[in-house]
Amino acid sequence: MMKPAQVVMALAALAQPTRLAIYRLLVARGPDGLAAGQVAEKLKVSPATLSFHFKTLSHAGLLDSRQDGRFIYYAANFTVMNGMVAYLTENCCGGNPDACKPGNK
Amino acid sequence: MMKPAQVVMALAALAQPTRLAIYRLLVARGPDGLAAGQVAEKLKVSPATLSFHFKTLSHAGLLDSRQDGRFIYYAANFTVMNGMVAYLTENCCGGNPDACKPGNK
DNA sequence: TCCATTGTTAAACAATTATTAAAATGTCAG
DNA sequence: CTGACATTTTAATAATTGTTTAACAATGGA
Repeated sequence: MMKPAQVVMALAALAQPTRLAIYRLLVARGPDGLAAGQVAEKLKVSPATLSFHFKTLSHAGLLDSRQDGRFIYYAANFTVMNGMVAYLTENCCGGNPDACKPGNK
Repeated sequence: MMKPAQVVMALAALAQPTRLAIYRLLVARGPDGLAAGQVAEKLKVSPATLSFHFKTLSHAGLLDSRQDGRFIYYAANFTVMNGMVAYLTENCCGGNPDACKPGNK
């Protein structure tokens, strides 16, 4: 189970347009990830800004990174996001989760 | 489908300890919700601070409210959170979502 | 109507955050 | 070793955010 502070950190990391776009791009990419420069090119973000955001996302546990030569590959780590969602819906509706599912007004 | 700005707003609304606690309390409570004062008492938050956070959460679409006499009841609205989660996992792993599910390192 | 209760709003301040530019680190090819 | 490339770090600035206090509505019982 995640601690509240971890969940807040993950939510805060995603609550910024550039970082949300970075994360989504890497979610779509899957486990192989993308090099920092490829992300910068796709999203038109300056290297320094991107590095700052990578650090925020990594520190929140949302990204993994590995070095390959001169490149650093970043990939989404789904564990934290799954934990975040679980935390939010925990004990939903006092144990009667029907009311929380998609498809009810 | 939610727009990125809506998702960012919802994430930002939840990315704060007090608001996360408010939201979780109301998620657990379910559709009936709780009066503002009951939330204040449970979470030991001053009325003004609570009102500020209610506004942020409501503006993000995460809470519904209804007035009943002198009381205002707030309840979690699950539509936005479900949309938020859907947005985050959309096109996960390039259409091979096995890698995103809970239970993989 | 009067008054206590419930909740919101406004103003002010401290603290945090995003971005840029510049300098620094690390890595490989020749 | 040297030079070019990929990314990070630092420092500085502008903008946003959370909390408090005090004052302000709105509701309903006596």
